[in-house]
Amino acid sequence: MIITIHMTSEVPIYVQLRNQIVLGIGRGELKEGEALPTIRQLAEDAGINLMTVNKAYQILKNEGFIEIDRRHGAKVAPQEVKQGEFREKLASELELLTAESKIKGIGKEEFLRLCAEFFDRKPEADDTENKGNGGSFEETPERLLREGEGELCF
Amino acid sequence: MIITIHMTSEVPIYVQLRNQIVLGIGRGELKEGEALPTIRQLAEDAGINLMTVNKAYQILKNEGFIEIDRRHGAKVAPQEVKQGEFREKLASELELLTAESKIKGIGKEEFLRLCAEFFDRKPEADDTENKGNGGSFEETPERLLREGEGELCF
Amino acid sequence: MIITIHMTSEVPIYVQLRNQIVLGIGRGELKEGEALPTIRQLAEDAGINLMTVNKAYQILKNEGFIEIDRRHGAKVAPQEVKQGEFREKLASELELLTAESKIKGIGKEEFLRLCAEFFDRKPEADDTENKGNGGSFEETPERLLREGEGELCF
Amino acid sequence: MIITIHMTSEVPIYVQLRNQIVLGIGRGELKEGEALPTIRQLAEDAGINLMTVNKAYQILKNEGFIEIDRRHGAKVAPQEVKQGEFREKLASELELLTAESKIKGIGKEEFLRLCAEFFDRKPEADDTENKGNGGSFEETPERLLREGEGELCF
DNA sequence: GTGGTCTAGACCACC
DNA sequence: GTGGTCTAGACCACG
Repeated sequence: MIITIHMTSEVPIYVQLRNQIVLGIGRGELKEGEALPTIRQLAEDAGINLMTVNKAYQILKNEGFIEIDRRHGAKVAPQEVKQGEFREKLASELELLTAESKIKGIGKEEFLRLCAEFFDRKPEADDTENKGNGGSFEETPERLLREGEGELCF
Repeated sequence: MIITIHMTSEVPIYVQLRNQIVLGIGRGELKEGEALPTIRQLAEDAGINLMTVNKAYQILKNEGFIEIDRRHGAKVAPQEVKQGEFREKLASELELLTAESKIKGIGKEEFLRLCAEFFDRKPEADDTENKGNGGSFEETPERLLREGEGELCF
Repeated sequence: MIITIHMTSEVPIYVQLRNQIVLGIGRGELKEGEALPTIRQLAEDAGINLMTVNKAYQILKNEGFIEIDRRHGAKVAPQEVKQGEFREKLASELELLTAESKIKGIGKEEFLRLCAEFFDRKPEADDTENKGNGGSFEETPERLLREGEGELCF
Repeated sequence: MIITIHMTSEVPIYVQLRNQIVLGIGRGELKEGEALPTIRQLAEDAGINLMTVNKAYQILKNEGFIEIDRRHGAKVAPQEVKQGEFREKLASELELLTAESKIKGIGKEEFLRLCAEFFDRKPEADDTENKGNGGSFEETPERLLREGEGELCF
């Protein structure tokens, strides 16, 4: 999957990292049990601080998205249904988004259609890149590190 | 309407303020053209600094939610349809929320139902509170109702 | 001519007033020697404070755009060439505007074309309104005061 | 580049700051990607408050002139062509300036010539000042040069 | 009276 | 180290 970091964004790097990994899991690019890069690896490739990556991973772990094993590194957690605190967060964020949308003139239908689109979006089968290996991180030795502002492939 | 400020929250006070006012407008509690408290008023009532309130108001102004009149303070802006940058923000936030929901086992139907609920939520005719006066802000001299950690009524 | 005041604008009302009158003179809608409304009249019609109008008029007088006679009120000044401080102001403002334009990718040609357009803009002969009288203010008793946000005709 | 702050001017300090930096970029003294002083640095050197500098930087960021990186401070933004709202502002300001010029007896030719001069003004190769070092900001340890009322070099 | 600006100093989040 | 946030109090511009 591809991770893009905007160094000048006002959203903290560790949050960007966390969000992009969540998106990757949600899109199915990162599958259950699949290994993530090591903290050290990711930090080096993305040119960001080790502590920053660590923070993102810790958050992902606390949120139940990944599991961290000292021996085998981090991997995508099995999708147990720990919806605990998430529902509250989801509700409050949706409340705000719907309020803003109503004020800005975006109707219920359009809003729902937009949501549905995101839900129906299939993980575009990226066979071109991951063809042959199971998508496991360790088995793709050459990782592309694009230049510019921190775009990173793994 | 009621504004609740959590002093210990990690989300900045001016963001909380901004969000609550947006929610108030979205719910219809604050109607188009209705006057908001002056920044001094709100700052004093909420027990927060003038600059903090000012920042929230400036953001709301820049986002097109309110207008600030040098003579009479702030009022809810007419709902022009400046959806410009909002759509991008909406899409990116929805993409993240749907991804998280999918992982957490919240299905499309439930998600859409939740959204629909927020959209259909009628501005509960708040006659209980403002019964008797026209709901005008100026006519309710004692609208301060602080409790605990910054709950505030106006 | 038409004067539009935006009460919620961040530019002070007296500056808006001053600018619009300057524009009117520049466009030829207000001709040399033509009378302006009395301060009291204008303040009442526009629904703004008398002091505000007075301030605008004083500035226009100091800048040499109008003359104020206690007996006959204000009228457009003869266009003597008191370019004194104006050239400095013009230069500094143009310096800033050209800098911003260069950065924003607006080229010299386009910039000059824009300036030329404003210079060539003819005072659209508004015979429909001023037909018959010399454009003098006192002779047009019925002044149109449009509603809304302070649009005003004289 | 040199920044001059007039403490007694009626134009707010943060606006002066913003304008001077825009001028610096426009003149080519501040090049794309070049680092600006940190807000603390600039505040201390100029003898003004941190919040004031911060406000100027935030405005420059919102206008797309600079980017702020949490790690390395502010730098001149790549010149994307976000001309969006700028064209409106430019038109209205030019309309006013041309009107004033016409009244003051400054003709179209002179006005255009003035504009052209500003556009053609080359970034005078400032070797005299930075001779020896690469012009890098970090390499000039003592760049403070305050005089009189806030003239400042960096 | 309103909002706008500025100060001096503090604490925190991020990296 | 950086920028982001907040405070308490002051002064000014505007209307």
